[in-house]
Amino acid sequence: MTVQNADVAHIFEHIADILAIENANPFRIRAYRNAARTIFSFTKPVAELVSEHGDLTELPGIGKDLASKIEEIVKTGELKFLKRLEKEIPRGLSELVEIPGIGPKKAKYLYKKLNIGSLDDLVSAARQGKVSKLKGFTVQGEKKLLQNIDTFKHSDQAKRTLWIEAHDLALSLIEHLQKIPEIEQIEVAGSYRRKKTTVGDLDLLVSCSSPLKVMEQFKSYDQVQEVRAMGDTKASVVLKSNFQVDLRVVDKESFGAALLYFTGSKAHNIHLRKIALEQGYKINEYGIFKGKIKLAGSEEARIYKQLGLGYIEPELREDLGEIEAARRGKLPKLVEQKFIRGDLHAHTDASDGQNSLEDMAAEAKRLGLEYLAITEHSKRVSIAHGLDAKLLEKHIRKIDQFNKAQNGMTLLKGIEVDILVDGKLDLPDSILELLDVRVCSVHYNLNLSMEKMTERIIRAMDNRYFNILAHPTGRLINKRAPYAFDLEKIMIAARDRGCFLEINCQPDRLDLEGEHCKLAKEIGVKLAISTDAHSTNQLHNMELGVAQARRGWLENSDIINTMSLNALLRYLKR
DNA sequence: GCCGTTTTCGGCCCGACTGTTTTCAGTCG
Ligand SMILES: Nc1nc2c(ncn2[C@H]2C[C@H](O)[C@@H](COP(=O)(O)OP(=O)(O)OP(=O)(O)O)O2)c(=O)[nH]1
Ligand SMILES: [Mg+2]
Ligand SMILES: [Mg+2]
Ligand SMILES: [Zn+2]
Repeated sequence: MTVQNADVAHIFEHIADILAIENANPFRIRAYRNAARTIFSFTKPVAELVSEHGDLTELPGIGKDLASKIEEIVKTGELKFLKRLEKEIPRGLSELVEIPGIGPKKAKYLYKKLNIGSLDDLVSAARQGKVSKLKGFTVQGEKKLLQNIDTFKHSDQAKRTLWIEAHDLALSLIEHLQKIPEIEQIEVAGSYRRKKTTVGDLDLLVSCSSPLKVMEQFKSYDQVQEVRAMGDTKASVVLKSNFQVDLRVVDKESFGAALLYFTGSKAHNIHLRKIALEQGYKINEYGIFKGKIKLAGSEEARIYKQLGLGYIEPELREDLGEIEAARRGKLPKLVEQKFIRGDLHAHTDASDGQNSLEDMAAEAKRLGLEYLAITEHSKRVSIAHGLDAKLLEKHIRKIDQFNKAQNGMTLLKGIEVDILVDGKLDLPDSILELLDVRVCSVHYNLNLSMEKMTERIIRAMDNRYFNILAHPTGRLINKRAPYAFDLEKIMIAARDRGCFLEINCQPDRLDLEGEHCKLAKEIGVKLAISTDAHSTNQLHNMELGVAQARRGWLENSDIINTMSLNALLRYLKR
C-alpha cells in the first residue's frame, strides 16, 4: 500500500505534539502543523510527486527539511526523526493532550512528576488522588479530569458530526437564544458556515446590547450537560450528546470582525492578520485598526476591502489560495443554488424511493426546477427492487405519458445502472439507448485492488451510454471509507470520453466533496450536482451539494445541471 | 521550520477564560 497524504499529515501532527511537549520553539511546531494541513488538503498524492521527482518545496510551508522528510516517509514508510523523538517521549503521552484542559505543558509536568505516560497511568494516578496534590491541580479538577477521560474513551474521536445534524441543532439553539429580545444579530460561524461536510462543534455568534442575558439563556438550554467556560463575552458548553457549542457575544459595531474571526478557518485568519500587519494594520475580533483608530468592524466585506481584497465567500476560507486570488481579483464567481435548473438523480416508489413519480415531479417543480431525471436502480440491486429491461420499458412509457400532459416540469427518462465487477453495465445497450440520461454507479464488489477498480470504472465509461458516475468514491461519512481507486485517472478518462462525475447530495455521502471538486476543475471534467432523492424531502438536499461545489471553487459553467434542458440533452450525447 | 518587491535573519495572529498566578502561564477559540 502506497503512503497516503493523510499518513504523512498524521506523522507531522504527531511530531508537532511531541515537540510541543518537549517545549520546542512554537513556530517550529506550527511549521509542522502547517505542513500537515497543506499535505492533507493537497489534491494529488505526494507519493506520486516524489516518484515523478517533482519539487515538494513548491508547496506552501514545505521547505528543504520537510521535503526530505516527506520523501523519506514515502520511500521507506517511516521517519527516523520521529523514531528518535518517540524514544524521548512515550507514545501514550500525546494521548493526554487530547483531553480537554490538558495541553503540552501539563502533559509534560504529569510525566515528570508522576511518570504518567498514558491515559491509563493518568486515570490510576487520579483515582489515588495523586494528581490533585500537584501544583496547578485541585481536587475538583481531578474529578473533572476523570470525567473528561471517561467521555473521551467512550466517544469515537474520529467521528465528527454530519453538517446536516449540526444544522438541526443550530436551528434549535437559535430558537432558544432568540427568546432574548435584545439580540440584534445571530449567526452560526466556524466550519458550519464554511460548509464542511462534518463539523467538530458549533460556533454561535451573537450581537446584543446585554451580553449577560445571552450567556444566561445559553447556559439554560435544556441539553447542556457541562459548562466548560463562561465569561463576559464567551462561553463554551458540552451537550448531553457530548457535542460542544461555543458562543461569542459582541456589540454590533464589531459583528463583522467577530464573524470573520469566528468563521475562520484558523489558517485563513492567521494569513489575513499577517497581511494586515504588512500593511500597517491590526485585525482582531473587534475590527481592523490603524494604531488606535478603528477603520471597520461591523461588516466582514469592509475588512477585506481595507486590505485590498475582494469579499471572500466563507466556503473558500481555508487558506488554500483564496487570499492570493482575492488580491489579484481572480476569485471565482461561485455557483449558486438559484442557477441549478434540474436534478439528474432521483428515485420513486418504482424502486426504493418513498414517493410516487407524480409527487416527486410536483415537489421538483415547487422547488423551481425545470427538469428531473427519474433514475431507478437496475436489477443487480435487488434489495432496492432494481428494474430489469422489461420494467424499465414500462417506466419509460410512464414518463412519456407524464410529459405529454405538459406539467411545466419535464421528467427525464433515466436509470441508475450498476457497474458490474467486469465493467459491464447491468442493462443491455438496446434499452439504455432509449433513455435521456444514465447515471452509473458501483454498489457491489467494493474490495477490488486499486488497479482493478479503476479499470472496471473506465471500462464502463467506454460504453457510449455512460453519462454520469454517481457517488464516485463510494464513501459513507463515519461509516465506510472510499474504495481504493485512482480518482485522478477516472476524472481524466471521464473528461476524454464526454462523461461526468456526480456531487451526490445525500448528507452522509457528499461525494464528491469540495476538495475533489477542485481537482475536477483542474483536470477539466464537469460535474452534476444531484440529490439522489429517495423522497420528496430529499429533493431539498441540493444545497448541500452546491456547498461542496462552492468549496471546490466551481462556477456555473463547471456544473452541467445549470444548463437549460435542450442544451443539456445535446451535451449528454456522445 | 519556513519565508522574503521593504528582509536570507528575525520575525512568525490575537485575545478570552481559568486558576491562585500577587502579575501570569496555560489552554483554547
Ligand atoms: N485568529 C485565530 N482564530 C482562531 C484560532 N483558533 C480558532 N479560531 C477561529 C477560527 C475558527 O474557524 C473558529 C472556530 O474554531 P473551531 O475550533 O470551532 O474550528 P472550526 O469551526 O473551524 O472547525 P471544527 O469543525 O469546529 O473543528 O475560531 C486561532 O488560533 N487564531
Ligand atoms: Mg467549530
Ligand atoms: Mg469552536
Ligand atoms: Zn441513487
